[in-house]
Amino acid sequence: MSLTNSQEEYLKVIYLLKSTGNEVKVTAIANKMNITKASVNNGIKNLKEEGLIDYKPYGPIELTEKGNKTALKVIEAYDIVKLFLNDILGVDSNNLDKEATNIKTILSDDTLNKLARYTNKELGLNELKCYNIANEKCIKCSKRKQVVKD
Amino acid sequence: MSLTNSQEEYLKVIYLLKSTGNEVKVTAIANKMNITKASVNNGIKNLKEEGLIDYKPYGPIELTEKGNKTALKVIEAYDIVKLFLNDILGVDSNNLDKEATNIKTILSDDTLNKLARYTNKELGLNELKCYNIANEKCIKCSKRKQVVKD
DNA sequence: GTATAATGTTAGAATAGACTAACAAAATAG
DNA sequence: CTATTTTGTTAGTCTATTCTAACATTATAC
Repeated sequence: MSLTNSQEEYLKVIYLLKSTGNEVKVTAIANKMNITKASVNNGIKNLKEEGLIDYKPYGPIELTEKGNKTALKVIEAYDIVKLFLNDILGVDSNNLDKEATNIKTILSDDTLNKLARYTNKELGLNELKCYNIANEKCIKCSKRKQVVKD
Repeated sequence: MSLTNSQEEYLKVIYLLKSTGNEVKVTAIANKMNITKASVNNGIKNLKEEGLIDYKPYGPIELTEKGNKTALKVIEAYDIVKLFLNDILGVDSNNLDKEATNIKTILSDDTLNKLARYTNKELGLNELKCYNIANEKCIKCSKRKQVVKD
């Protein structure tokens, strides 16, 4: 049931590419993730088997409803961790993405929730999980996330 | 140069077993880590090649000076993350060890430092990285770490 | 509308880390 | 001191994920 970091990243990237309005193709995923097309081809096979994505050979890749929900959860988790690392700790931007990406996969739902509450409280945000969408704007107030400089 | 989570865990466990005063043997490591002796045998090979541990076939396993230093750094990193998860977030004890173990491997030295400073400040500790030793006592004041109950 | 370029797929290899099964060595019990 | 138990090792398998190289398909240029 639970996904590997690699699987989560495929979902995340597919969601993000889709949200630009274009068809999601193998090459675009490969470029975004800095891996080869062959790896993507292999990597997305099990996501299809799990019913998270759907595609025909040579065809565009689509998230299923289940895949879409899962992708949103992944992105939300990523954003919670990233918000903490960035806004609370002031983590260097060279490490930020990689660390948030890897940590989000590790955390249980419970810990993630505690981190979200804590971070929001510390930042004086009145909404839980405010910045949970790919575009870095708050889903409630549309305010763009403020980034702390080193 | 940088170690995998698995390698770090071997070092950590070897250090902890050693600190009980006994010789460190394959079976003890296997039991502690809940893996097979065969896996341990395989896993410690590269640590020897890296000059972190030393042993002869059928003999006890010793940390080299380099291995000892590295083990201490690993334990310190683990304790920093665990302290944050436990004392700041109040993470469930079922998740605590596993999450701290995995997160410590991911974090850069810089992020780890920021996390240590932040946690110590929040907890009103005047020392950086107070609980950095295997026995969960502060290296300066010998006070045992206080554990938050859920 | 065919040649070229771009894109997608397959096969096979590598790494890391675990496993089981079988065997070898050492320690212990009597 | 031999028999049994414990401990350690080896060989081979498995999974996940990446890679390269070769090939197949689709799209584009003219």
